[in-house]
Amino acid sequence: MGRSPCCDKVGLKKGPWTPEEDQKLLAYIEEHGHGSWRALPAKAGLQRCGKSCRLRWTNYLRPDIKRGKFSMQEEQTIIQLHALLGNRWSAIATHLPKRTDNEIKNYWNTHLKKRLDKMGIDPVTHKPKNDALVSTEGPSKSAANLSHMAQWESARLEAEARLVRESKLRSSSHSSSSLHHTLIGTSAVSSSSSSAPMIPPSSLSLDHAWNNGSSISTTVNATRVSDLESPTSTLSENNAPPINITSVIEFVGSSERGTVKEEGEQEWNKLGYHESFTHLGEYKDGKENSMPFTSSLHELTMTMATTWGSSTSGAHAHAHAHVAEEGCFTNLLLNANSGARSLSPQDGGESNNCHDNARNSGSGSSNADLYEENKNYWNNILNLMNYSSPSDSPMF
DNA sequence: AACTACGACAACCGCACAGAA
DNA sequence: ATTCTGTGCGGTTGTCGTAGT
Repeated sequence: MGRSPCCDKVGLKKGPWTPEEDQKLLAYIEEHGHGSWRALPAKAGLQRCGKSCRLRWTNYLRPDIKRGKFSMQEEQTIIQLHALLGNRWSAIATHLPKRTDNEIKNYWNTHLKKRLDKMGIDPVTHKPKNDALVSTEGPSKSAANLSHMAQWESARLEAEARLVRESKLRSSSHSSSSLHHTLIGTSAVSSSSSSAPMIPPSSLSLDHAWNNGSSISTTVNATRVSDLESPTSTLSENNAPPINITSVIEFVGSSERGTVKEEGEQEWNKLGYHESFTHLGEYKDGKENSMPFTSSLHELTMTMATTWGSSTSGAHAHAHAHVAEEGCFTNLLLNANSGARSLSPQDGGESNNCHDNARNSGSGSSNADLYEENKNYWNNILNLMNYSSPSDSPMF
């Protein structure tokens, strides 16, 4: 049908905004709110299209925007979330309060991407460029499974973002403090509008979660999920398992790498992102790696591949029940239903001892090591998504 | 001093989607 | 059911400042 332009382009100004224009826009929005963006320029006396005004406001003039250099924690957050979500800047931005998706995107393109590139890490796949150790199932499958996982997480993040927006609207007449609360309490569960009880901050780290699924399964129940109807319920659409992951996993915000160091590539290399590689003992100081080298992200992808693979092939509809029945999230993650890469003590055997699952994994100690590395890496990522305690978060 | 190349950031463009009419 | 509008989003381009020659 074709879409009419947002405004008549003739006679409208483009390009950089002048301070006068900014002032006009600010003054108008402060007094009237933005209302319809299309109508705003005329009312505010601006020779701009509504879309331009909206972008200027959301990316630059909004009072709750933090400008300036990105901290190392923020960089880590971006990189790790990018590993999970790809170029879903808005989703990433929901975990970086006061940063806009546009700013994050620009920062990625101009700084982080190049830096990873320099380090010999593919900024797209987050794997070392010369990583020859691809899975026996091939890179495409691992990528597909990572993608699937990312989709799931992305859906969650989008739901959270929606919540934040709704909360903003709701609280526009109240103090802005509630926004912060909602923003940090990103889980749908923690939404003040939800009748579901909030999961209390706890010492249950992913380590714990990984190793003690039984406690996790208790947070999943039909009542809670139904309480969450919107927006998180979108997760149950399409290929995503009908699990509210934010209800399933509790994260703790403590971080041993909380020490803020002077910015710089070398320091940066030693932390977070790099950490997950150095644990494997081969990647040092960001220099060209000389193999054997394996990305823990990649390995986890492979570990999860079987789980997600089975999930996506129909079993995912029952993933919820699966967790509850087996009472061990580790099983969900590590129990490879397809024999070749089974990590269970005995193939097909059910074990409630999740440590055993790792220790006795089919390939011997190397798998256990990888298991640990995977945990570390994903703890890093998942810590960033911690909603329970903003003050504990390394970046907030 | 003039010119060029490059990096950083702001802004634009076009598509997609949801919701209203 | 269809059309239209508003908005979100990701990719791309434009502009400006600065370092290098």
